[in-house]
Amino acid sequence: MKLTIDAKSPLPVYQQVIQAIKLEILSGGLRDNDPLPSIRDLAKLLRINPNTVAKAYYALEAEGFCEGRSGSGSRVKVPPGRQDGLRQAMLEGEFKGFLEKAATLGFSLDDVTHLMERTRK
Amino acid sequence: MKLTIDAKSPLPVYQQVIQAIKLEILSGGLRDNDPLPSIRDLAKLLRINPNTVAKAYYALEAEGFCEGRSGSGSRVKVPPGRQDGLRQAMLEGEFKGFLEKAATLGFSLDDVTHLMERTRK
DNA sequence: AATAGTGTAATATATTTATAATACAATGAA
DNA sequence: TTCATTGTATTATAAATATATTACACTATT
Repeated sequence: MKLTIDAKSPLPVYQQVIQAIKLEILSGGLRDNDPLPSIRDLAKLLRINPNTVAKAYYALEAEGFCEGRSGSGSRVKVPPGRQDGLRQAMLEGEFKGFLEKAATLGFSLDDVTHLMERTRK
Repeated sequence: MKLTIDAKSPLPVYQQVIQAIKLEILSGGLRDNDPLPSIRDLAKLLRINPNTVAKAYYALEAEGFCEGRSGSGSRVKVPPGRQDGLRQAMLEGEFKGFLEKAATLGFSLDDVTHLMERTRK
């Protein structure tokens, strides 16, 4: 499971953890009922405080993406049928956001297309 | 000058102000020596505290994007020759970020291309 | 000169974010 | 049962973020 924390990011650390795990779930890298790393393990891995990880897990749980049990651990909770729809929606949302930013910068859809073509070479 | 604040965004308000003004400068909507809105005016417009706007302006000044004078106001400070290069770099940076996220989600460059083609119709 | 508006600065308060250090009940395996 | 690990919870402290309020020197205009 790929996950890195950017201390210089304007995004709060626990938000970065939330986003990274969400991405991993939507990508299918983490499936329904898969175990998440323990709070203490992930904190040690990322070199951040366990409380910060717990806060992220708590938020993910509030959104229905996982569930934690005291003696056991935390497990991914996603209706398997929904995963791919969420994945597609996430892609389109990110793409829309990018296009809006490009438009704000004064770039046309053609400009973006050309950038894409250049990238493919 | 288009500028809105999303209170629900995980990004701090003053960071949102910084990003929005940077975008406006790089797009060419704000050119070298153009006046920025006064701190109090922008605060009233965005319904946030003047101190928060001042913090954003201070950060922009530290990055060399503007300059403030006491009795006068704040003005954009960008070497005119650099603007378009920065604009292009911003576009490519955003695109790269989007592609990375798409890759993490398990989408190929072909998938993104198809999404683009679908968008153009 | 007077005045309104400017950036800048300082103080105070509250909330959010992050860390540190414990504690405890629940779980699962030895 | 014993024991290590788990999520959860609490308390404390610090830093960052945001607001509120006030003050001051500077600028441009009247």
